[in-house]
Amino acid sequence: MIDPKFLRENPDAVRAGIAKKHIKCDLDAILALDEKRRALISEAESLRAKQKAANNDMAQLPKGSPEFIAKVQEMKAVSAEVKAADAELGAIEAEWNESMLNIPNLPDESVPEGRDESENVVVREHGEVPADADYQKAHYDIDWIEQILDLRRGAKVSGAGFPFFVGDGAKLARGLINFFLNEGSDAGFQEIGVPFLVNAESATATGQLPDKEGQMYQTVEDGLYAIPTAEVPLTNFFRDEIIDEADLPIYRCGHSACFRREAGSHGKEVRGLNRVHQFDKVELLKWVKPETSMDELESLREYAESLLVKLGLPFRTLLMCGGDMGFTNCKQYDLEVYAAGQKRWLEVSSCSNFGSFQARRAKIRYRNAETGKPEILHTLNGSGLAVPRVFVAIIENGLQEDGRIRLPDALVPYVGKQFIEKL
RNA sequence: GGAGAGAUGGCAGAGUGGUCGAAUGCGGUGGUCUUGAAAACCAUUGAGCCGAAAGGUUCCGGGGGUUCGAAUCCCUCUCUCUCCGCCA
Repeated sequence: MIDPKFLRENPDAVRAGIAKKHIKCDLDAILALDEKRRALISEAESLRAKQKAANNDMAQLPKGSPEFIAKVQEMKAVSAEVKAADAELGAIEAEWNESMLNIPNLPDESVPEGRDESENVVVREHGEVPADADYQKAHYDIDWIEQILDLRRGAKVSGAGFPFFVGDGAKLARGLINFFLNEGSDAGFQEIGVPFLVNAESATATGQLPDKEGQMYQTVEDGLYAIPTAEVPLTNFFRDEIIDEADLPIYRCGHSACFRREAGSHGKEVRGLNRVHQFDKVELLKWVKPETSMDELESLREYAESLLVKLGLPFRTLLMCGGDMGFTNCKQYDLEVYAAGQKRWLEVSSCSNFGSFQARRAKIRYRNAETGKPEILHTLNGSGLAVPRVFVAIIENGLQEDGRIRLPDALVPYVGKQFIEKL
């Protein structure tokens, strides 16, 4: 949620920010609602002040006295007015609140203009894109792929997009999770095990609701949401809390399965492991002081990049343009790894600064040591990294002329071998 | 799943219809004293919203109700604890 005061005082700046993101949003209606809301608050509060004053007087009157009885009669009318005012205010406030939740975060000045992905800016390229060769194959075209990755049976058991990892494939997937978690810990991100189901409050705080309603799986009996990313439980860890300034910044990481309905996604870009309904990911989280968040975003991006460097995978980093970035962030980098078989770039990490947007929704504050007052902090997160597409890149880039798949050296201790080959 | 108990400020813990945002203790902060520290003593110490400010108002797990008035009474939900059952 953006700062309501900022909106009130700088509606044009907000309008410009929303336009940069190419999102439609009726600000005038929200501003009118806000004005009405504030007028109603004053009205309701002065009525209540009257009631309270009368209440104090009555406390001193003898219970059955004529003055007391007269006062009760008089206050009955005020009581009715207070109830009416509260009801009206409650309705307006709910409407205003819902509208506020539908205003996206505003992009930072440094975010490039642009409508869609074609206007993202490549800010870094690393590693050699492998030269074309006859033996290169998309992972789903390798004839023995079912030995390590069984999509067919996944579809039977759960549905399309729920892969089975088998044998060395399972070891590689788990090896990646362990590699990412260990690297995260070494880099100062405290490891956290997270719940995979969350309640609506949590999903709202991080911005999945109401924006992405329908993209999450939901349980029937309890109305819980299957998390689309560990970002949700990790960020909500400190919901409604005030953190000591001395404890900032806080760095954490956590692995989870991520569940995404991907309603509306079809076509060849979703083949194989490219886009699935359930996948593993290690997520990185930062809680920081506002003035440091842009620097923290750069170091977060550099850390995520360092994982791909260690895995020896060619990648590029994109600074997302206004129109292609998420609803909740003010600046976002995407890391894309090159998959030699499909000859295309696959997004394996998204590193975002949310500014105060999530923290305001989640009421995560820190106590300013100088003023002693609570202030909204800033949150950031980034994938470090998503497993399946890294898995794809390792398979496709590691596939050799002899048909064996050479694993990155960094993973050999995790998988226990250098090559995966047809049995 | 069944039975019972409970949920109050950073923590502990009073308050069971009316000047209660809430006693008291601990903790925190500032001060006095001291060469310094400790102890003792004094003061201070929750959050949100509206307001330029003065000030006002809300919040005693969440929601609803009764009442002129609710931390206090009623309903409901959630969570915690104890016991029983079941179970990875």
